[in-house]
Amino acid sequence: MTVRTRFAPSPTGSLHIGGARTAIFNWLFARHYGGAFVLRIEDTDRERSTEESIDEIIAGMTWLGLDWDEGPFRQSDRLDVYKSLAGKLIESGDAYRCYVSSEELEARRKEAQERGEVFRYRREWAEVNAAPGKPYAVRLRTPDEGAIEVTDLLRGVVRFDAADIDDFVILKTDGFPTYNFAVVADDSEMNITHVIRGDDHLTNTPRQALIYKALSLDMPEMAHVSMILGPDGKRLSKRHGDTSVIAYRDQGYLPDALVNYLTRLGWSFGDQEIFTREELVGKFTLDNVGKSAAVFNMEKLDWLNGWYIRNRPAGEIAALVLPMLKERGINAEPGRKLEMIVKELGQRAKTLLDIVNSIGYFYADEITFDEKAAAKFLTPETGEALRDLTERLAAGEFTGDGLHAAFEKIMEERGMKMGAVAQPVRVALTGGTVSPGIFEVMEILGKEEVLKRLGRAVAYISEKG
RNA sequence: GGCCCCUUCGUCUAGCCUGGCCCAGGACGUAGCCCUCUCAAGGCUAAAACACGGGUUCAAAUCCCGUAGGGGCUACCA
Repeated sequence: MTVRTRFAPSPTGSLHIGGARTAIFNWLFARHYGGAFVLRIEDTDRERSTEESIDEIIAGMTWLGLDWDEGPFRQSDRLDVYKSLAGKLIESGDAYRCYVSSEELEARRKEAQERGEVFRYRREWAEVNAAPGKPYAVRLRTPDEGAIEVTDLLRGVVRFDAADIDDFVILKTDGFPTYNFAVVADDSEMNITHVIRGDDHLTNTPRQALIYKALSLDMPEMAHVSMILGPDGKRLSKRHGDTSVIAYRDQGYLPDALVNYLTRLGWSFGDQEIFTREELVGKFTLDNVGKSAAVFNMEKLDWLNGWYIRNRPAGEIAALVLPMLKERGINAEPGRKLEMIVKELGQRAKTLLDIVNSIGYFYADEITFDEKAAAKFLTPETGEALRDLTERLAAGEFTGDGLHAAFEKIMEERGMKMGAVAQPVRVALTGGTVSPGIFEVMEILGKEEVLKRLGRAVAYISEKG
């Protein structure tokens, strides 16, 4: 039997970090075994599901490069399936109509709580107020005693007491299925062989096992992966900042870096930290998935993302940076100059945004000097060296060797050290004290621009002095 | 409250199943040094963990029991 996995998000928000990791695990598992990966939208909560969320989830999946073989299916398109399945269960006596309204239940629940008792749904209430035409929910008739055993691929056999499980609702009053029911109906109909999902679903599994049994269906293999936590040890959520995958894209993270990072959160392969997509597919199995929760660590993601930026062809990074520059009104063009810049700035960046934010002086018509930098390095003494350099550069070849030779000459004649020459030049060319290597900067800027900027700095010094 | 899951450096983890090779390895971060025209990158070094308590055993991070802590579920949310 070929492997079939699925990712089944509910469209109540965009694709977030936790969901993405679940999607990645399912995708990797399917790809590793040459199986199929299905995308299914679980939009049975009419209150909270939105079209916008569906679009955002798909955008997130696409950006991460998690392609699906079937779907996206939508549960709201399949209501008749659930309805007829529920009808079958009513007929067989495995389920029954319940006329107790949710308001009524809520009141009883509250009452029980106030008395300090545990609330339990009573089967006898079902028929109370029953009347033809009155709305009803459908509940599964669950066993009152006995054990329900569930086998989890990561945790082994987990036992639950049937007495702890109420006759839960499978079909809501509005005709929509509940999560537990829809999941079973769909996973079985879509021939899902392996369900890989969050830990939070583990205690739902016995309920689903009951539904499988009532429907005489086999349960797929189950694997419950632990959750991702925020720095405070609580389940990762919006409280910890923007956790949507799209936000990471906009902040300049590379999809491969995010996928690499998220996969390593809960999965490992010896001491290896960096994996290509192909390696991930080749090496990913459930054997190496851990079972304890993991804290999302931004610093490590930053490091990984920086690594990816540094090790990707400059052309590729440039293509990603270009639209971000346009957005900010920086008039860059694709080509050698941009690639050289990206190669240098990428060396120092953790995100693409870092590159964008530090690229300004390469494209500015007129740079502004950082006050402190100018005060320290654009002085009458350095002014002479700058003027000297300007002349030499104007006269000589503007090549790597030529540039070095000009610097050497000045250092020699004036008894200056490299740093003493380079820093003023750096301020003159970039406006600040931090930049890529000075020769690289000059090469990127080009002879004309370098001479222009040096001239401006010299003029600035004499004006000031 | 009840039930379920989890517990190795601050964080991600290797090792645990198949006890000895582990006075616990790697990575991020942190600190120091090296390299160096600044900042990075890179190299080297350092500090840093088997939650706790009992057992079993010649020997336990590894097996067993208990405790504590954390997380989850307990909805006509998923």
